[in-house]
Amino acid sequence: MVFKVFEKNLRTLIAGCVKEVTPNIAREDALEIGLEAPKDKSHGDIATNAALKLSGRAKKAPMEYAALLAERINQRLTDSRLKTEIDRAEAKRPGFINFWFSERRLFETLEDIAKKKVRYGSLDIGNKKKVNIEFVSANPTGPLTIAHGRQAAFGDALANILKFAGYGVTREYYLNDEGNQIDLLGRSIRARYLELCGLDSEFPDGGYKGAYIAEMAKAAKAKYGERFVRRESPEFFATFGCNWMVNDIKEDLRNFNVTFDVWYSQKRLNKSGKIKNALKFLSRKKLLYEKGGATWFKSSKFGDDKDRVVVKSTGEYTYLAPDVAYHMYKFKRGFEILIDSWGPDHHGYIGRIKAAVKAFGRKKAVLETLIVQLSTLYKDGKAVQISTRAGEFITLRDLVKDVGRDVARFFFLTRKRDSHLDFDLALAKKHSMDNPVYYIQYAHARICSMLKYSREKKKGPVKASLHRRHLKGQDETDIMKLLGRFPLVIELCARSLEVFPLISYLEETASAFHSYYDKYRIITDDASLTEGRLFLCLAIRTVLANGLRLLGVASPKSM
RNA sequence: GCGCCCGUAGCUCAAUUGGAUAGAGUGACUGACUACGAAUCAGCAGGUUGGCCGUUCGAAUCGGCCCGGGCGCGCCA
Repeated sequence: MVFKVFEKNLRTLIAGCVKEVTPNIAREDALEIGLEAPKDKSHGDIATNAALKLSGRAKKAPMEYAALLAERINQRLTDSRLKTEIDRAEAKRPGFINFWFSERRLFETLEDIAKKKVRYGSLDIGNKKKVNIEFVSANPTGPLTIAHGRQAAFGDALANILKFAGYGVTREYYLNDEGNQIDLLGRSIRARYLELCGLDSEFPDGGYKGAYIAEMAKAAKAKYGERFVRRESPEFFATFGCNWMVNDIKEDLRNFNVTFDVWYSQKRLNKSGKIKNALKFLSRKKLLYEKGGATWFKSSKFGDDKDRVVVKSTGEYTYLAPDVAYHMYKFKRGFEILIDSWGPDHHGYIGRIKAAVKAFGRKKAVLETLIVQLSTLYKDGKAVQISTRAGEFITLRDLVKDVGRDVARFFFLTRKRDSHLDFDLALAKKHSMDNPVYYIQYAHARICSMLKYSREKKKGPVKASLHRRHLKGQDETDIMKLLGRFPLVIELCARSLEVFPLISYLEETASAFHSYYDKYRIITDDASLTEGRLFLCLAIRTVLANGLRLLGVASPKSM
């Protein structure tokens, strides 16, 4: 990356100067210094804490050492290849050395954006490493709720970002299509089905009570009549219900602009013998033992609190068994990095699954378990209680119908994944015009609108070009620096596996545009001035569009 | 009891992962449409970062102990 090379050169330059000024400090140590973009504009465009870090070993006061270093850096800068990128260095209390970008470098950012367009901001830090990101993975026993909505919005956006950062990303949904919950689903539907046929039925203990169960029963009756009345047919209803729900979930996700590359069925995993094989593997490594009729996995040997049961005394697998197999085969499928995005109810589960992955003994295996917190829906100022089994929840479908896909997706991403999200429905609807997503989209639409206006006025294609003399003002310079930060924001998101930094960045960029637009008239009779300012605005539009695309939110030309 | 997350402006949240004077949105207040979209902009106000020690050039961030809140701790999934 351009920036990476720049950063490396800068480090080398600083390290060289450190060595010259203080020969007792090794080059390698001097390379370990920090580089960062200061918050305060008056502190330059990039800063290093080198003097602060090394002043102790230089046996000088931090500020004094910083001044000494800055002086040397300025001398060396003239014959460095960085001289076209950096104007000057300056020491500032308590001992930072600040650098100012050259004009030329800033204009290069604009040219870069114009050239790369939809690719601007993309990186190669992923080295095409294969990443598997598993998210949502809701049990097909009920419709997707708003909690799943947040999972979906987050996972999908993160996957977009990782791909943009150069990783080879596969989105995966683990389909829990067998086991107790699916059986219960089948029995719940069957009970409703029998009721429809005018027969007595006992609703299963803890069964699913939502209206969708009755709906499925009705559909089953419409399609198959009463032929399943006599036979004990839980399997039929389990399969019927599961297929129905999977289709339902897929449709909801499609409407939410989320698609998965792989739907991994637990039933298939089981049938293929992979669970058995995984257990055999652990057994061979002497990591399994019998106790009380059950089979235990020595997860405590790999950092878990205690050992875990993988096969119950009844002979059935616990949830952990297929999951161990599943993760093992994800690695076998060639993924180097696995990301599991889970709800907070899986918190206690992290230890055992990480233990399992360690037990595989793959050195390069990386498992990241991300907990995406719940969203509480507030309706009329009160939290809506959620219980899938009791049939009390707000579905993702209803939410999207209510506030729209873009607002819903964006809203879910406005908090860090760890933070609890309060989703006030009434407020989201009532103030939908004040929603930050509109703020960003509006900036994009405004730029599109300007282009249209200019096209109509000129009765011809719009020219936008880099007229440097018109883009030298402080406001333009600030915007260019902001746009130049976009790739770094992507990098930050990719490294921290967060989406949130991108949201704040886009808000900041939209704000910068709105401000600029209000302060200056873009389209005037001065042709070159107009072209220059349009060039800048187009660059802003590109960045906004790229950012919104990664979030899975539309960038409308008009609103 | 053990483990994890959290506590920042009236409210909801940030803070480039240890940086410089802790920032946005929202609410309140003041102002800006006969020119490119007012879904906007400009301004004003708001703080002992729950508390106390410690680590160091430097702490909202790291460590320890309290206070307060949330979640998880099954041969459930």
